[in-house]
Amino acid sequence: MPRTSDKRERLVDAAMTLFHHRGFAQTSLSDIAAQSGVPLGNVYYYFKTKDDLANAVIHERMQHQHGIFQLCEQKDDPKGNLLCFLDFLVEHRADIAKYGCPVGGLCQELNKDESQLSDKADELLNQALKWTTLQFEQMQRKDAAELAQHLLANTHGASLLANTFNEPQIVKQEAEKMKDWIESL
Amino acid sequence: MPRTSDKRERLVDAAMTLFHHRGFAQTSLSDIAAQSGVPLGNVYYYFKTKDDLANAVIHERMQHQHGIFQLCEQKDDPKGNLLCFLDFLVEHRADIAKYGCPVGGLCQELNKDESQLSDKADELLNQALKWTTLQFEQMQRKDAAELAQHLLANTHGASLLANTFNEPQIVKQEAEKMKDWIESL
DNA sequence: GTCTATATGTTGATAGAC
DNA sequence: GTCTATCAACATATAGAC
Repeated sequence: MPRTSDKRERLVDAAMTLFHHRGFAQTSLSDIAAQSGVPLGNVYYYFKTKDDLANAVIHERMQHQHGIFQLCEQKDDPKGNLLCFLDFLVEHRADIAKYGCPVGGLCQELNKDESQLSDKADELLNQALKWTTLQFEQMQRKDAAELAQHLLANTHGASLLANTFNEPQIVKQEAEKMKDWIESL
Repeated sequence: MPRTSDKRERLVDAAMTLFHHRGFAQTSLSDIAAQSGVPLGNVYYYFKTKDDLANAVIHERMQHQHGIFQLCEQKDDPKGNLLCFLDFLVEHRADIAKYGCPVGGLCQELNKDESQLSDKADELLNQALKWTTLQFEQMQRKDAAELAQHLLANTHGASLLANTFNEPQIVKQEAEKMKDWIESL
């Protein structure tokens, strides 16, 4: 038997995708086991409960989102960083229209949960809010927190509309609006 | 036995509240039966399936939302109507922060559903989009649809942030921003 | 029309052989 | 570490007495 196995990674990857596409509550451990090629009973060797697996998914999404923000920081120009983030959303508009924003979706659903998962998911949106606020602060804006809140409100609302009406261009149109807004600051 | 009964109405009311607070998938027919004081087995006399009940809830939300928009039309001034709608959101900011936007929540969740419920829920957001577009059209704006989309994106995103961080003032702050924006048009 | 009892399926989770 | 078999709880939905 191998000392290391990629089963845990495969489980988290499958869960991340399925939670995004179908939602947390609507995804069974059986679905995740099948998608990742791990027998159902073996899932519990890696995760004691479904919530445990969800925590791992949220952690992985944190890492993933952190990587996205790092990619947007290459220029050390805060205004350019924000525009780069909006471009990233536009690039992924097809996915957003089809399945919604993975971060917004998790927060929306887990906010209704009474477990500790709710707070963990909140950290995802908080990470985004902090990064966005930092960019505005580096633009010498005293109202950085307010501006960041406005930007995130718009992008997440745009994702909901795009997903609901299945129209990717809504993400693009709203992103363009926010890019003009940022340029005008 | 009474020819008419309020059981059906009580079931829809209870389902509407529970779907909002806990979500559709996380609410069982047993929960709804208990909350409305109707025995579980009797639910199926009024609704053949859970999806049937969900359809009734969506229809009721359509009526409810229609009533809200009518209340905002009292002045026959389109700009005032839009400001009135934003004031309505601010008034309900505590509920939005606690349970999220009932319309946005339903759309978000049912968008991931493969049944016909998804399309029905979309009509809710579409009703809001149409009304908002009409107001901008009456303001002689050629880009009415675009402006309406921007307004709804912002309010729904603000609801998500307020719900996630449990901060009602986010709804208020963003609504004020959009009121200023509308005044400036 | 109303309600109790129950069928039927799926879920998260466990036991224990290998 | 891995996997099969299975449990117990809960879900939607039905049967049938009243």
